[in-house]
Amino acid sequence: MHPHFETYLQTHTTLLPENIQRVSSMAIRHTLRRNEFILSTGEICRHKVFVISGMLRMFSTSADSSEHILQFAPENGWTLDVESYDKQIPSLVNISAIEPSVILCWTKADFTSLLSDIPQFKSFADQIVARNIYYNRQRMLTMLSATPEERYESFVREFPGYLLRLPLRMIAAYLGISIKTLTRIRHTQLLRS
Amino acid sequence: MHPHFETYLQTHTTLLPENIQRVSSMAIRHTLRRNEFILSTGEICRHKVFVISGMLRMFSTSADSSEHILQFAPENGWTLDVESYDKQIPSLVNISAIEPSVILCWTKADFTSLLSDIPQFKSFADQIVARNIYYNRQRMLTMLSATPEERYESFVREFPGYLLRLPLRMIAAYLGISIKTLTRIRHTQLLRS
DNA sequence: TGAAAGTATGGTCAAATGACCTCTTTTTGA
DNA sequence: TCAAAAAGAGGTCATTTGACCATACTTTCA
Repeated sequence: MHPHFETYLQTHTTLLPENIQRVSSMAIRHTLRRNEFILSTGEICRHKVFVISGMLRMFSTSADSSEHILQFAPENGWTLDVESYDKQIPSLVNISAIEPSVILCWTKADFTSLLSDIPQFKSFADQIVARNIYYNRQRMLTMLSATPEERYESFVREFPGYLLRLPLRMIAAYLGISIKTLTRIRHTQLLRS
Repeated sequence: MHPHFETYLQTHTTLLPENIQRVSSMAIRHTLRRNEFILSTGEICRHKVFVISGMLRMFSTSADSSEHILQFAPENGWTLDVESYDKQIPSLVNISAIEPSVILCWTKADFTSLLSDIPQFKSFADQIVARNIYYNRQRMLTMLSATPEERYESFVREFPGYLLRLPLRMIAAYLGISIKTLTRIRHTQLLRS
């Protein structure tokens, strides 16, 4: 049904082929243009989303129209506003495509039944949630303790490929610094090397 | 066994009395002095911890010996280094008592068996995890988008009682600002009022 | 109870940061 | 393909922030 996703499940889980088929068969495929939104502030998040190709971002916009990025979701990543999805309340964030992307969507009803019917799939989902918790705690610690330059360096170390894919202003919006500061950091690093 | 905790479970869950007893009976009670550690960097986190009274904090210490606070755990709160606990690997953080405190501890083996034997307890635990995820996402958004003054104000709004219980330097260590900046903010707010 | 540790505040100064601006280059999409 | 939009870089300046210091006050605990 969705061969890329089925391969992903084969390599990342020990699900039986029939269960892989079942999960895959309930997904709806969408193609997104650059800058296309799949969730806007005020809407309710109704799907779990898997990224087959491309890149999405979750972000919020301040009163002064500056953007703040909570998450990048590249190929083989998952994304959703979990609070809006869980409680079915209006979302405070946006999710949109940075690159032309292909995604799979499951409705909450479908995904919930998959989780309860397939315990191994549930535990795989729990693993992904756990990884997110670990990652976000580390990110918070970095925000608390590291300088903008250290944050940038750790970002580059952690996501080497993103540097070529993302506009710098989005990296700045993820690190919580101004584009000016990021430019300065990169400038001084160039001089040093 | 631990009446305060049993009351907590009665009011926050729909567990049967026999299950409340079972959960409670597996807890080990500890009394902590001010500044006493229950987890230090490099140790493995072996317990889930419920705070009966007092206040704990989870924090890390930088090379320059400055502290950065990830979480406050007041009475009726839970705390542990979830990554160290899940994987049984050395922790990167410390957990210690800010005030003289009384806590309950469950070993991982005991807690795991409670979760798998009592589905309602598992779903209660999931709720607490979910609340933490929501809260931490909001905190990250605040770190990205708000000024130190706005962060302080939202902290006071969110945890009005903490202002009287916590030294200001810990509030600064939680907000990611210097104590000097926090003092300045408070000073200008005094002048305004 | 009294010495020691911890805490809050404020002065001063240097450094870091962001806002606003322009200019050039690159990318996008009709 | 080409006009329009977006992106990156950098200059300037005002503001914010932190480091370091000293002082006064409070809390702790032996």
